[in-house]
Amino acid sequence: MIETFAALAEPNRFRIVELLRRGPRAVNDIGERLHLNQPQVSKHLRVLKEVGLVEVQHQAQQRIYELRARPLRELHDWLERYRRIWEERFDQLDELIDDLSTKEKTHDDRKRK
Amino acid sequence: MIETFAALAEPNRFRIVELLRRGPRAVNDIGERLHLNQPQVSKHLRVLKEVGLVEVQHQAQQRIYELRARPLRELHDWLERYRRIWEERFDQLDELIDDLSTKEKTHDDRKRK
DNA sequence: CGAGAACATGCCTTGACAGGAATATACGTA
DNA sequence: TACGTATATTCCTGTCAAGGCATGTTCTCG
Repeated sequence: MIETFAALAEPNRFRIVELLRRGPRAVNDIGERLHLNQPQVSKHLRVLKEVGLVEVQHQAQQRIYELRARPLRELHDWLERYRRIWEERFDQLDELIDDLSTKEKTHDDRKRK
Repeated sequence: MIETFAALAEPNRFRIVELLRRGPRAVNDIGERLHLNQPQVSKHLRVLKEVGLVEVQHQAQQRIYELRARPLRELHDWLERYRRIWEERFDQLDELIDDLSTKEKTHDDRKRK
């Protein structure tokens, strides 16, 4: 989980993932589209592969990289446990908080700041 | 988005978020439960706050930190765009890949570049 | 007003990691 | 087999961020 976050936290890696969402691509192809030089792409793909976000298939001298489901699904499952939180209407939540703080404050009214 | 990933990629920060899922907590409280010293907790909370993952409410000298919805919802929305991918049965996907590579290989009969 | 509690911030050191350049490796083909 | 293409790996360097420690700040209460 943390590994997945770390992998996606790097901007260029994130862009690669976004690109691969539209389908499998070869290394050079990725490099050209994202204006990255080849070694960088290979390195980033390595990291992505280590956390299972992509997988390779050899095709002649080319390596076709493709997104894989597992880490994304794990991410989704993890996020589900927070659904209760991220589904709240936030203005409503804001009110609640304001409520709480003012309530606390007026509750012990000794002197104003 | 990337900021959120970066924030969650740090192990102790991740633990803090997991803890806060069960409800708001004060700084010292968090430190004790996670065996972190106070400055660390404060620093991590700062990062989490900067990306909007938590919000504070003052309560006497205490600072109560609480998870917020927005980044989590953004994460969810982002992930939705990958649903097509992470919902696939993966053994099925494996077959597809094997299929493709052999197929490409057998009728790739072009001569020049 | 002074002290203590609960946090925040600053400085320093160290480790991890991204980028660049050069080089190594795998594969297909003439 | 030799060579070109596509990709991987290595080495180096600079940057940035986490941890530890010390100190600053805010708030409350006697």
